[in-house]
Amino acid sequence: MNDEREQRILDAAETLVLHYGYDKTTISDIAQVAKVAKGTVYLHWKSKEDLFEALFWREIWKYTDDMLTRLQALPVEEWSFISMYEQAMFALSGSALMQAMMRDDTRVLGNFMHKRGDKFLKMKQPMRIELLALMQKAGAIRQDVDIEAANHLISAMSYGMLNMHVIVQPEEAPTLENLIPTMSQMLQRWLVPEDGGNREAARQIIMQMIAAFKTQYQGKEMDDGHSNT
Amino acid sequence: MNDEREQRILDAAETLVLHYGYDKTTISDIAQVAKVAKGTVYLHWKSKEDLFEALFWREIWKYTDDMLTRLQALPVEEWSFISMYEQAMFALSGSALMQAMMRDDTRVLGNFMHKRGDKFLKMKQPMRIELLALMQKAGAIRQDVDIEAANHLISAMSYGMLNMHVIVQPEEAPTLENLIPTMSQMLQRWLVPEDGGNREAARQIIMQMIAAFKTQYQGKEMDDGHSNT
DNA sequence: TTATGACCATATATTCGTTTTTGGTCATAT
DNA sequence: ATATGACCAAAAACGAATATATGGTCATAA
Repeated sequence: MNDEREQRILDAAETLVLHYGYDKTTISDIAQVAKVAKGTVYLHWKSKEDLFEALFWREIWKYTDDMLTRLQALPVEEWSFISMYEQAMFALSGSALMQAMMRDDTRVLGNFMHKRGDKFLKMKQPMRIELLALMQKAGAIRQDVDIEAANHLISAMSYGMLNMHVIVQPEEAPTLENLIPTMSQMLQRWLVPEDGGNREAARQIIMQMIAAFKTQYQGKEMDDGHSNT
Repeated sequence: MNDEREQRILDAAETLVLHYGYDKTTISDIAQVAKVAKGTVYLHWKSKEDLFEALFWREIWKYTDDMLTRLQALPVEEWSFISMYEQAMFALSGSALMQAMMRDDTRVLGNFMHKRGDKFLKMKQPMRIELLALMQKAGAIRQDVDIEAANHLISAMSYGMLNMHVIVQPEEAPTLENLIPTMSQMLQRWLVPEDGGNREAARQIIMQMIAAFKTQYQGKEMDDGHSNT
């Protein structure tokens, strides 16, 4: 099967869904932008939903890959919950589609959420709270921080950062990327002990997390997004 | 004019609008709950919109009064940007209607926002950024904090806190009130210099702000919410 | 063998006439 | 003098008929 064409069709779908939303993006539109016949699209996926599910999974892997790449580009000595979260936000700031997914943007996602939305709910599962608890136990995060509430506050802030265009006038809304440095400063001051805490432990936790994820990653790469071939 | 009856009608309107939203709340419903005839409602206000505008202004004054009362119940030595913001959140946590307004809850506000929404936009105007700048200049807030970005992050977090039922499963969503202590801790660690900064200056700024607001408050109390009499 | 696009069934949108509801009015009862 | 609720015009909702658009199919061209 022609992988280049498949990516081209997915690229076209991405462009269109960001502009028109899922409900208003037709297979016909996608075929036109991708310069293939409409029937050709069905050589790759059995249905419109399958196509978009593939698109969203593709984006999730790209985002995750980007995040890991960014993190691993840092010196190991700089690894911490803060730097990890920071790099995740930088990766997120580079993907409009991922942002739309993260904020459940009904304008973009439309009816897809009703049909296949449950498949993506897990993405937002609070693995973070387990990570925070591990970090606190290991001494990388202050002992006097209520981990559950902190997790909620971080979620609240992320959600707000993803919706700045709603919170302030759209013309005045800061980009996600512009807020990241101050966000990192805030997390650092708030969560990290004054002496820096147990950085070595933090690094070990992150390393294990990355290793575990890579194991999972290798097993999953071939399964999602290809309904027929 | 019968003030007790007016308040009773406003109470009825508040109960109904929180449950059914502006669009589905009829004057007939309100009259029934308030135990008056429908025509009686028009003795107080010329139109449905006027009634709801009065209701929203009433709520704003109640919220503001509550916030000031809470703040002034603190020892003056405890006054700071943090404590002020904290008390504002406590006041907010006690008002479902105020929360709906702050998060532009379309389920509650419906068409009212199209008709009179611009009147309430000013409420959310960033007086906070001026206050933060004043506090930083006076030494009550760290010098290395980007005030503009900080303002946006605080807005983002507030917005997220007001929308926790969207961010996590509604059954698991924490109440606004439960998040306040951790939020205060975060703000304290992030913004306040380690030696506490210039607390006296912070107090003076807040005192002036309260005095200025009380002056304005006295002048406005009789004007808003009474379209006829 | 594979890409194509006309075709089809169904979903969605539009139109129109009818019915119901609602905000607001005011003659009347109290 | 004031509260009431029947009434009215207009808005909103409803349902049926009609028109259009879309996802998916497959005979055919390449």
